[in-house]
Amino acid sequence: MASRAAGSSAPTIVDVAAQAGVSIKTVSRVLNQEPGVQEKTREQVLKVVAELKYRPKLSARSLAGARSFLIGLLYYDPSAAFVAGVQQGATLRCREAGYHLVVESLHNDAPDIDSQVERVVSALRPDGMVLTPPLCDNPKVLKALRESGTPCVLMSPGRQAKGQASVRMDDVHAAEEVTNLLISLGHERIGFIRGASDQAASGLRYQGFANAMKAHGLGLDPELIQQGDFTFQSGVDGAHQLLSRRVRPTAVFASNDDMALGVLAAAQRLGLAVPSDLSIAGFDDSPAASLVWPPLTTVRQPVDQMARMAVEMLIAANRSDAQPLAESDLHRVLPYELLVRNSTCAPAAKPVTKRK
Amino acid sequence: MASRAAGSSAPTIVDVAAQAGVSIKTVSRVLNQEPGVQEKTREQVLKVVAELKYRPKLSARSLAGARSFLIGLLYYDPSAAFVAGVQQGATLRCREAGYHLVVESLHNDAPDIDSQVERVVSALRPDGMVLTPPLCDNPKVLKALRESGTPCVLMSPGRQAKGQASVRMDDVHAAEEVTNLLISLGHERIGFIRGASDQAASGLRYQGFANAMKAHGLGLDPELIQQGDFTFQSGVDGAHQLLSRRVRPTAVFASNDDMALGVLAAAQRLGLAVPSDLSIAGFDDSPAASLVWPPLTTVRQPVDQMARMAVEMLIAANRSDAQPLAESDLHRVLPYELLVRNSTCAPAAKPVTKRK
DNA sequence: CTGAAAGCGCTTACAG
DNA sequence: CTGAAAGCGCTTACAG
Repeated sequence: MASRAAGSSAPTIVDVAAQAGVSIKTVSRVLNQEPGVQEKTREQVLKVVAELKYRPKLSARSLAGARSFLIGLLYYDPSAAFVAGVQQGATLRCREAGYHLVVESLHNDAPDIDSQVERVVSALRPDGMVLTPPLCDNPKVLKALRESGTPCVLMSPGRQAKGQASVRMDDVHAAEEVTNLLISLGHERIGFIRGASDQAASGLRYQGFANAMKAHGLGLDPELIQQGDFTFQSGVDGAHQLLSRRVRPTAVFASNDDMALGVLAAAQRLGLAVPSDLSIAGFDDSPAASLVWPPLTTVRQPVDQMARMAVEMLIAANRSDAQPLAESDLHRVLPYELLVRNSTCAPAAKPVTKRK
Repeated sequence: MASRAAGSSAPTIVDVAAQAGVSIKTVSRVLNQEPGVQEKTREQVLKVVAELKYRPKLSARSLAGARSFLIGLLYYDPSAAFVAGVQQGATLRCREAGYHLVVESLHNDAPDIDSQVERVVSALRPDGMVLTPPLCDNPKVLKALRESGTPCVLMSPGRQAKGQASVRMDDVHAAEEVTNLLISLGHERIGFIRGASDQAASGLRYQGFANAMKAHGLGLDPELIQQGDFTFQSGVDGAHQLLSRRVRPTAVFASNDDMALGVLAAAQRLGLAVPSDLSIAGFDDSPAASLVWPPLTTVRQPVDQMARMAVEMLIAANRSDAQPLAESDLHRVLPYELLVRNSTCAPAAKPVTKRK
């Protein structure tokens, strides 16, 4: 591996000050966009900065000042796509603001997770932390962060704690819309597969489904509701249950795409044509959702926008003139997107009771 | 958002030294595991460190010393799964060694990508950088990094530059093994879909395919070789070409899973049963590969192990007593894993020429 | 509008 | 085996 650059080391604030004929304090003012610098002086400093390609060193700023210009992202990977999306939004927003994103992958069930968090925080002193599920619902993690005084924004947390900033999408409404779509296509017997019972989104999505069904006077047949756990296999299992009913559903709405793909696989093995014999809808817009035939009707979560918003909130709160946010501004809800693709259509025959 | 913790600030090295009745230099020695500290003194210091929950502040260590304890990860996201895998391996290894991972998502085609890199490096002064494709093959990125003197490890680079550390898997051999598997099942007419022509892996995988075919005296029929670009759609297109041949292949080997999924979708639309009418093999073990029916036979890249190794090399090179690596130790090749699943089987009939 | 001084919390030479 | 001093490169009060 190449050894470290030898020769003249990088320019410091002292070099810039000397070259520009001002004090280092003035250079600091210009760089931090503080008021009270004569326009002419400012320009002169900026010119020298450009000439020397001067870049302030983060460690020095961090040690001397109150900010580290570091935002932390804590995650425990359920879905690669989710993490990648979060990161995309977060790193871009960080760069725009001169911050940097430090990521740490933690195991949600680690017995010493609180000390792991504490360790990271006291070494890095990040200006804020973004937490993703399920870590954002882990009391030990939240406690460790609270004790360290690190500002946090939770992404799609289960419960919305008072005073705790969060960013989410409207799961209930999105699930309602998916259900409405199926109903509008003519489906009446709609199977539903719930997500993992310990995850907040599961309840919310079921709620949306139930709302829409009731609103159309369709009622909730317990026979058509299966408990899943967000895995492909639980989708397969749920589908086998639903499709063995005396009166089969003409559509199945799974609480996420992995389970919807399980339903699709099960239907194909049973020789059912999708969507003509069975419509299928998912949730998440996972990469695989568009890599199967037929591509899945699903809901796209604005994951990168949510992350961008989370970072935005942390940076804003970090400014010296920041005002504490009102409770109503602490919880942001971002718009989702309904993606209608080829896995859903009107039921082949009238949705009457018949056996195949 | 919660305000910063007030009250007594975190303990510093001075507090530990005072409490332990030694100088700060001794505390520093113990913490950095430097030699020349009496065992009794060491224990005493460690005891106080634990009592006070003292954690050295990264910015201070970084400013005073030669190391920043930061490793950078530069990526331009082609595949979420790849990035997630890299990160998993990298963050875990970093944590074990007391380092932290800073990630930056860059656009490979950005005209100012060199200055973006330069900016990140001069602010952070990371002790090393991990580069993933295609950034690891971007001359502007490599040049900026070289000029800054930042040690780099490239993951799966296209060309293996002399003196430039890299980590990869053996694409050629893996593709050979996949092809051998198909041949051993009885396939003779095997279609191949190449990856994007500007990516190094494409050529390597084709090479492996060609090697195996020739080794078995099967030759390379240009009619059975399609150019793809690693996208689902190019897999669909390639499949349509291959399956419209007068004499259809009985198996298709696609250079990655996304294309293999395209082949699967195309086959299903044409009414072909997979694998009995057509065997399909992919490459990458993408999440979707096991979320379809039938699940894909594919190759798992040891992405997280590769990232772990890359970080390992950077950390090792960063030690004060580090020796420059010999050329042969600069390039690591990690073992892959062949995953034989249900998308491949023996051809239904003898692989004779027939029309369906 | 501008600057001289002190200090952030460590590590690096250098002594003993 | 241990320590006193200097210094890393910035920002923070405080003056003028």
